[in-house]
Amino acid sequence: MPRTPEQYQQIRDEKKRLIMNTALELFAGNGFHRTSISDIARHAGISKGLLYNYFVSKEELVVEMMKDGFVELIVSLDTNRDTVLANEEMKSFINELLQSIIKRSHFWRLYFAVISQPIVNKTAYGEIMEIATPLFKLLSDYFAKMGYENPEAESRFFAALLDGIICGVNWTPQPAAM
Amino acid sequence: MPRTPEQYQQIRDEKKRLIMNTALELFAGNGFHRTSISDIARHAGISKGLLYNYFVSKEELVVEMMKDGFVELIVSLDTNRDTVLANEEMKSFINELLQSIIKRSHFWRLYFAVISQPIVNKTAYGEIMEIATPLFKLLSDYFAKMGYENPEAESRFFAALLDGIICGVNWTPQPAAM
Amino acid sequence: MPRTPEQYQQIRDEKKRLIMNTALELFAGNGFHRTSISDIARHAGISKGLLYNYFVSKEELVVEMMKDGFVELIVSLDTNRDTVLANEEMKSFINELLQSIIKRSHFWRLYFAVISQPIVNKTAYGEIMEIATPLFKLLSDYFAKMGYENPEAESRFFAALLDGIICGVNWTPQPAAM
Amino acid sequence: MPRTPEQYQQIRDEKKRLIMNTALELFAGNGFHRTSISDIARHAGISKGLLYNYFVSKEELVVEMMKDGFVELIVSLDTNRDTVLANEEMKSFINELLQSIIKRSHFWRLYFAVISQPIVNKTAYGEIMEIATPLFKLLSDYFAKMGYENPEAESRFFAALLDGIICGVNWTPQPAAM
DNA sequence: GATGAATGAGTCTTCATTCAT
DNA sequence: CATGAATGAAGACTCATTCAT
Repeated sequence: MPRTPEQYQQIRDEKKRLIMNTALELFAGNGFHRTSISDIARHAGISKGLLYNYFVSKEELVVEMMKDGFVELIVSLDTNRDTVLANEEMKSFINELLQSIIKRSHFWRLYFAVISQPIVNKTAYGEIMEIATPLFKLLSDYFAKMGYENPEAESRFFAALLDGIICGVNWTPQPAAM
Repeated sequence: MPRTPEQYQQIRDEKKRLIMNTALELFAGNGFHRTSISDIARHAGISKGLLYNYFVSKEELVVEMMKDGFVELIVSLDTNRDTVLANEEMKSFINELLQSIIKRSHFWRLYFAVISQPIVNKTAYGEIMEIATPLFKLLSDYFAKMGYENPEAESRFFAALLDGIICGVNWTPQPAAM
Repeated sequence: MPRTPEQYQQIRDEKKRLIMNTALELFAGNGFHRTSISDIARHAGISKGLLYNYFVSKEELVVEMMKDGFVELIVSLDTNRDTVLANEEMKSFINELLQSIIKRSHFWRLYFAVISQPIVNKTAYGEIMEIATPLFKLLSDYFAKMGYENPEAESRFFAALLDGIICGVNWTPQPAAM
Repeated sequence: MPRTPEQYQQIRDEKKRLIMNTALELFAGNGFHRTSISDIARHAGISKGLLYNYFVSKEELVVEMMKDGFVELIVSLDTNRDTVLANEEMKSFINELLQSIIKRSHFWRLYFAVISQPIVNKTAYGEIMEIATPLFKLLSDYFAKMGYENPEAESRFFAALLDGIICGVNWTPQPAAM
């Protein structure tokens, strides 16, 4: 009498989340290339093989993590799902984004690693961008709607600010991992 | 007729520069971990062995590159070497910094890779920071001198801006390397 | 109403046959080593665990398949079970053999894989040969009985022919599997 | 003072041959899939890494081996390089082929493994066939030229014979490797 | 009987680094 | 100074097999 499909699904879901959380922490802390699959497995308390039962490759793992993170963010952002930011919503949008940046710093560190250095291949990169781009496009659209003379530049300026907030801390020296 | 010691030194210097330039290009384009010593040697038209004649390790190579880049920047920045930025100098400082960011984008990409993800070990990281920190401290000091209420926050804001300018382009999707 | 023991046995037999047929197709098509237990289970529509309920190992599976195939062949060949081929029987023997080669090409492909490349261990190989050898010995004996000067060579010549017929198609290029 | 290019080339040639010979013996004896790169390196007395200095993959290794073997055979066969077999040449052709089969049995065993079971991918298979096919086409052409009613069938018959000679020995049981 | 999550030994492959020449 | 053959440790990934349910 095997487990029911629901039981199996639950096991899978929990284990998948465990792996992703563990990987996120290690990737953010030690860097993608310096974190081996063995490291992740060890920290998650599972075997190497099992990880490949959930993710076909190290690359796919990071892609899943990115997708997952952005989906979660989008859910918390776009309140009325019309993919256009009302003036009113802009406040909560920015607030939410900053909250996310603060609370989910591991995720954002990894995100910047992914887009700064080619750690995944073109296809994987494309998959991630497919999720990330629409999000950031909301910003451009907002500035455009606001009637700024140069919405493109304006949104870049804003992005630069946010961007700088996230990785700007880097300008000041801090202890390196290892 | 054998070469003079000066000639030898010049040859060494040129070769060293060749290696560093080649490495910089490859690191920036393909990422530190995806660029092998063999790649660098091949692109530089030299043998792997010779590279180790100039740099004791891959890590030391990147440290040297960082040091070198910052020294060059500092020379072009701090005109009167008093390590304090006069109000007048601030303009040229920022201008110079932006010029550098534009013209030496490879260098800055690598710099951000180094400080975002732990690609070098603690000691190497420290060596780099020993050079980089004083530079960025100039900014804090300037804002402090300007009498801003919160110089620390102000300089962070400024750094965030610059930082965002450099890597901010990342927010918008772009073709990945490979 | 619980099933009778006979019904259970029948279910077992049918499932066993299903597995063997599936495995045969995959082994012949993709090669023994490139066919995983998972592949077989998936194609047969059962779980990996169940497969091990019927066969103790991948190796034993292939041995069973071979035994099974030869037993079936023998049944159709040696009409009067005297293990000696009458002149009359020789015709039908060869005919039957050729028919088998044509109709059960998967089986023969696997057989040749097994004897050409050591894909199973010594013991398993021995078990297979215990079944296969007597069959081919019938041929030698026949030629001996026929009074050929060199029955050994003669039967080898005959075997070479049959052998060549089976795998001879290989000489001409054909699309590789995958 | 490094070695001259000629010296390096000689080292490479000898080492490459050593690896190929070692690999041929092991592949023929233990099968392609049961022979690991480590096995080959150990038997050749070199490190695993060095093997990859000469062959980009296990697959490419076997492709090279096949190409090499056929080129060697072709050289010894087609005396006047007109790619057509005169009646006179046919004798020496067959003789040479049989000699090769006898003397280079390892090579032929591997060849049959390659064409019987999909051990290399489609591209690699194609590369091998590009070399092998013209050779066997000589036979078909010869039978066609001889005016046989059914040259295609005739050459197949001949091929079957040769084929059977090579792997026909398999019909009689023999000790398996391991 | 039946399931599929879990294991871990084994495989191919990469690459920084060394060293004889 | 210069070369590139050689090493070996480490990493990603596979898969036959086990076992709790």
